[in-house]
Amino acid sequence: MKRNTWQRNAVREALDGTDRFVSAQSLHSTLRAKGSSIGLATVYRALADLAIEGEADSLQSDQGESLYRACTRGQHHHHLICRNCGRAVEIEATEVEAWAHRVAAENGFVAPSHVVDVFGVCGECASDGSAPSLE
Amino acid sequence: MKRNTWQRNAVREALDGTDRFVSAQSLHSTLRAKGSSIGLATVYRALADLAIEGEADSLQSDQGESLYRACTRGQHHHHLICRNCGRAVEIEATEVEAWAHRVAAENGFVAPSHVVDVFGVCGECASDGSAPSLE
DNA sequence: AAGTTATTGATAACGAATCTCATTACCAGC
DNA sequence: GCTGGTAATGAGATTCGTTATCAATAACTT
Repeated sequence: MKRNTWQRNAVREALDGTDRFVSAQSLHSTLRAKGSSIGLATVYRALADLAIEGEADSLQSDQGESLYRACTRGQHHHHLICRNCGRAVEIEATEVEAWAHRVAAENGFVAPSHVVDVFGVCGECASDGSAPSLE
Repeated sequence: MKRNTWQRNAVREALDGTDRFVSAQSLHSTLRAKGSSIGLATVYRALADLAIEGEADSLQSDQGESLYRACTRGQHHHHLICRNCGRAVEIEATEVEAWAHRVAAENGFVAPSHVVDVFGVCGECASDGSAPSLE
């Protein structure tokens, strides 16, 4: 049975408090910096659980690091992510879904799924010349 | 200046000999199994170079492993990949390119790029109940 | 309150990828 | 064909993200 611990809540709240994709490591050090005594392994476990339960979205950075973000809507969606700061916007991709299914079927592939992410530099990062915090 | 070594050629030929996405590690052990004495680090270096030069495409597996495949066409394209065996088909995605650019612009993001991959189970893998070789 | 057992967290272990550096061998110029 | 310089190699060490281990803890049920 699933138990309700302050650690899991802390991770959930930390995720809910930002619109950015963050790594388990950075989330852990943020919490520790705030005085929490949460362990790194627990953060990894909590994030994995949240992702399974659909409360968090995850994607892989260019460097192969797993990044997580609070999932605000129930239905399937994709993201437009700032390469510089990690800020992300949830986006619809109805046309792309349809295209993916069609392409799979045309080539005799079954059980299609897809990875669709759009990256760019957000307006805020584009205007100031700040150093990359993500990457 | 760039030199032409039998090691680089071996990696290039091994990639050209398959239509599948393979990892550096598996490509290395394949070559070793054939009697080659090529080193693992060299395989990593050769694959990275091929990817930079546009002779190979790369993507990240679910497990964060980098996979490579010979690139047969010069222009930008995407892939339909078999989750089971790694076999891949190059696909056009003109509509997707346009969609990605539009979505980025609508949200004030500049310098857009995108990651678009379609996964599925190819006809061959769907018919026989073989164990997954990729994953 | 007591017992059960999921959860935690420090640390070890793992695996992919990169770095180090002495050795090798490609190749341009003679 | 030699030869010198220097890019490339490869065994092993190292880095770094992530997962496994396992004794201690704490969240639920009764």
